[in-house]
Amino acid sequence: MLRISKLTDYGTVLLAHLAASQSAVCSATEVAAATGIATPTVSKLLKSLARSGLVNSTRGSNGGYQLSRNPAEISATDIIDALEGPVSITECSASDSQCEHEGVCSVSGAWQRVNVAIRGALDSVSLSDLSRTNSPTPQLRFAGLQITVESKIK
Amino acid sequence: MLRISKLTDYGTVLLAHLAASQSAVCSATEVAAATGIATPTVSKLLKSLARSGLVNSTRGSNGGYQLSRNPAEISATDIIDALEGPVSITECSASDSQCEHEGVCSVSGAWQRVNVAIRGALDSVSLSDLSRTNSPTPQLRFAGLQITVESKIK
DNA sequence: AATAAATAGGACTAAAATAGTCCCTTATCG
DNA sequence: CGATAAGGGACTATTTTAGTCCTATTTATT
Repeated sequence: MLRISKLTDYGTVLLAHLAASQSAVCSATEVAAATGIATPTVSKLLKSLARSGLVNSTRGSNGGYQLSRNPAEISATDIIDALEGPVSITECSASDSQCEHEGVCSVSGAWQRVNVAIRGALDSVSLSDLSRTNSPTPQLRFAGLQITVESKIK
Repeated sequence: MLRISKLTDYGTVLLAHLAASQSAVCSATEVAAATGIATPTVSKLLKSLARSGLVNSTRGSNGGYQLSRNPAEISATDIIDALEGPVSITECSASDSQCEHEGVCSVSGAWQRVNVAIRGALDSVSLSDLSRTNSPTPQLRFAGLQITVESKIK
């Protein structure tokens, strides 16, 4: 658990494909064929990625999508934010939340800190890291602890 | 997004209450009254926490629940694992998953690394950190980046 | 021994989030 | 003008999450 949604996962695959296509314009149909994800789904995701500015779109015949910036400048946070809204580990860590328990709640502070820690981890991973199959394992230090980082996708 | 479930959130509040009760046995009813969470929900959560070994239960009259170990030795990962199963950021980073795209998938490796990074962040936060309202903000270093950590709960 | 206070386990329902499809509109190229 | 694409949104189905409730079992107390 504590998982990104399937669609976000797909989205990353789509972006990785666009990154690999070296700024050539790709249509949704093309991307669908290349990635094996159903066309309507790809279409939906690319529209949504376009709205949030991660990809640029060209309409009309010969149109399609391309990354709006360098893969190294697109972070995992950007992708998650674009497809599922801002990362926040609990309901009340979202900015618009109104928590009924806020008065009584003794644990809010720390979850917030955890949340930012996770954002930090996600910020430091870029689309180019995500696409590169054998990138070096990043090192994580949290509260003095030394952790080695690894990971797998659907 | 990228959020723990409400129930896990509640579970943390329950555990924090038990931690504050200094090893006294607390009944579900008592905990519900103290935390303001509905009794059936509290009951369900405590049962589940007992099954996963984070709390010990005593049946019969005067029975109830207490932490099975020191709050400093219960990590955020333990809590999440207990209430929503192992942390894994994507479906295929779960051990039992069989991903149809595995052959084609170019991004699996990095998500795995991100996943472990997040686990690391969660591992290093204990129940005592979560209960302490004003604990010092932990420092996170990830891939050379310096991050300050903050957070809020429902 | 009877009673009351608890947990154990699971069935069940309701609500919400997610995933996925489809249709119609708009823009652009040839 | 026709074909090809994206834009936008409605809609449905599925799955997950949240929450309640019932029955059985265990144990202390009187």
